[in-house]
Amino acid sequence: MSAEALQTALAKLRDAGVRMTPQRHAILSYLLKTMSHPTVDEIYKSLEEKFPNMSVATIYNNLRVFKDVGLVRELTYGDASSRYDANMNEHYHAVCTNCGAVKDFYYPSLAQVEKEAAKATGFEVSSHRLEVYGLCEDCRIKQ
Amino acid sequence: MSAEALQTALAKLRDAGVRMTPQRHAILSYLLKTMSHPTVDEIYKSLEEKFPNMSVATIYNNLRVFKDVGLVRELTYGDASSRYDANMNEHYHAVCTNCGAVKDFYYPSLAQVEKEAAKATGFEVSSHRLEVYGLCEDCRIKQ
DNA sequence: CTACTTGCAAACTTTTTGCTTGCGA
DNA sequence: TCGCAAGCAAAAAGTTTGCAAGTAG
Repeated sequence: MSAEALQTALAKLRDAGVRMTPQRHAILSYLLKTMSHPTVDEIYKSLEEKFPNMSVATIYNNLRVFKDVGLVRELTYGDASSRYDANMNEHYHAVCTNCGAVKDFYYPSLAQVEKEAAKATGFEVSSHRLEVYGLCEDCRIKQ
Repeated sequence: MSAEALQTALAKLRDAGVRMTPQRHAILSYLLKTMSHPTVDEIYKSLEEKFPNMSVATIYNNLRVFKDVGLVRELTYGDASSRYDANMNEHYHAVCTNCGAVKDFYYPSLAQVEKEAAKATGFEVSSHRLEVYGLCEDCRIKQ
């Protein structure tokens, strides 16, 4: 499944006229492979063995490219750095308030919320974000 | 209502053993008065007439105090600075993707989501956050 | 009185930018 | 070849910290 997802993603980039490079390929495939919604720093550390000279700017640049093409979503949390999620199916996140881990979960779509919110606020609503916060299994055990 | 809310808040701070200062009072009452979920910079600009020497550090310090005592909530969004919300009733936010404005809306509690998420992820869930994104009325007209 | 607050500036973190060199198509 | 991409370092932007001086209780 991951292999197919990579092919689809590569096709999407090609169609958008985005040039492929080893670094770009590595970042993308790492994102698709992991389920951990890594930060820029985690990506950087994971790939520095293969690309000792790669700079963080390259990672940021590529993440923006992926975001523009619609291959990844940026998750932002107050204190910490952004995390990047290459799972583009509609889903939600459970965020650990202790260690920052992010885990996906699925739930029936909340389209009705968007409608209600639009009515209540006068906004033209186009998307929504739902997250639950708490302790992940690891942190629960350790505490 | 705002006046009572201020009294309640002051009492809460007193009970927590927090000393009152003119700056602290001004920041708190500004937060309770406004509905606009201001950023630190907005608070700073609003109060610089009354407190020409007040530094942003003072605002950050006080916001942390208020947060610790449970008087305000910090809202964080990727690109921009944090916003601070002194409405502690359970409610949700509509965020303008163009100008960053944040408007409250109410919706039946999503307690069920927390349960489902806990079951699906193994997290011990303690809270959730729901936001809708789109264009606010002003930005809709201008575009 | 004295511990908590303020004000100020410097430090820190994360992300962006400018510019030169390199490389994919 | 030609322009996009990478690497690097410096700059932004937001937030935090350390310390001296002031003040609430």
